[in-house]
Amino acid sequence: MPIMTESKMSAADEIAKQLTEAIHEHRLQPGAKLREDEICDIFGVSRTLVRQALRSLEFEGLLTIQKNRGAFVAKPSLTEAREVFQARSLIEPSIARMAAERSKPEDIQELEKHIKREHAALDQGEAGLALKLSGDFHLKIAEIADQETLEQFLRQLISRSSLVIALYWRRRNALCESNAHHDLITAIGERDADSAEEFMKSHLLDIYSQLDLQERDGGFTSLRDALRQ
Amino acid sequence: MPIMTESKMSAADEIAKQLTEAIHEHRLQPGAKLREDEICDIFGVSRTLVRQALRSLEFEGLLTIQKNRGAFVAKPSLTEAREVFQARSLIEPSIARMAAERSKPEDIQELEKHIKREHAALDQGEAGLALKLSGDFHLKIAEIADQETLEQFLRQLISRSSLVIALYWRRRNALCESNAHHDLITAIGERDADSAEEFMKSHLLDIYSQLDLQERDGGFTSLRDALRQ
DNA sequence: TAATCAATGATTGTATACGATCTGACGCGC
DNA sequence: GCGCGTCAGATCGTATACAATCATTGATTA
Repeated sequence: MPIMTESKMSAADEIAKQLTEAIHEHRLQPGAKLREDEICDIFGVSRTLVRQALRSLEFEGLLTIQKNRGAFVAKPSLTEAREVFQARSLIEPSIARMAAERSKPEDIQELEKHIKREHAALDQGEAGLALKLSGDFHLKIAEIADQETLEQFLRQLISRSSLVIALYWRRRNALCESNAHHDLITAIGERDADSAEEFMKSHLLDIYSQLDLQERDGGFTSLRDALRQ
Repeated sequence: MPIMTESKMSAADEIAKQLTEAIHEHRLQPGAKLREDEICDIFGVSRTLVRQALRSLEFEGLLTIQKNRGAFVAKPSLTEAREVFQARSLIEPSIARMAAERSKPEDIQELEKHIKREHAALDQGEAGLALKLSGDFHLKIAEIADQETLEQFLRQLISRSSLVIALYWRRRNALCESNAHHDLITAIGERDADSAEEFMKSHLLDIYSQLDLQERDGGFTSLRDALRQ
């Protein structure tokens, strides 16, 4: 999504937002096809706007658009999955550090309110929602760090992480049962930059280690995919 | 630009590419207005494609699109300028390290060929071209590091750097006369990861220090801009 | 004279229409 | 029965048309 400092979101951005949420919450699985006409009917707009929305999701890495074939929810490769988490491991600890240095009391309250919603979603078995909220938590930390540029990049990385988790998560239940987020809040609240950085680093490693990123034999779903390029 | 693994660039992407180049080479200054009809005439296509291209440049942070007013080459604020270089300082040293660890002899030849073109452009007084090539040099290192995700992000950062330099560079001549790029090639060629990381870090600091990022009194070009928001 | 308002032209936002390409099924020949 | 070519329907890419919004000019009035 572009940096929407002004000009209320246009209709296209609203569509993009809703599609993004659906993907984040795993209501749309990787590989799912998104037909333009169908989306037009759902939102009651013309293809012009739908196509804008789809293109913007392509930029965010959520969709793959194939010429004359249509838009599909992206299926990150093993390599891309690793890259996403390598990139997060590179920038998020620094973000956590900056957040700790700049946090205000009301920020901490926000974070705690957020973590409660996460737990509520988990308790009610809404795994998709919980996953999305978990991603939002990381973004909130970036907001506190007050680094819009990095925040925007992190948004993309978290989007893709959602796809990676949909594809490569070992145990679909047992999601984020750890109290990593709670530890992070504490460190940030106490303005303990070193701990915040360290907690974030280990939190990401923890998630990464729960992914099944082993090379698989011919994991191609179709000959077509196998021969692309 | 989306990751164009397949499907030859569409016409819209071609337009986006050319506009991007023009901005990178400072043929289009920050704040310049890009009227849709004008671009249509130049490229001989309909507004549909032009609008796609403009939107994609907006995502890359090169343009600002204001509802019902049009597209303008972005003018990064002081804050954004600082953020861009903070972000680069965060990721590029690591990228240089990875490039050093993975470089092959032919990569080094590529880099050296590239640096020659940079010097040639400088010698011929083509400052804009030299600047673009200088950005491409950093991207080539990311290619060698073989990290597509970070490379894509870096592409955006370098795009914005180009705008930052257009706005805040102290001395418009005397660009990159240092031999920082040469030092980087040497370190990467010798697979000396520590040095590569260190050279990149100081190279970025060097550029940053040549920017004039002091707070200025109302540098608004128009009353409208001053009152926005 | 300076300020305000109205109307007009310029420019963008959205929808629709048409042509191109792909997918899948059917039928023909081997 | 199997493979291949061909045709129809579906889907997408691009151009055009119309509606909405904005900016600027010129007239009107205090």
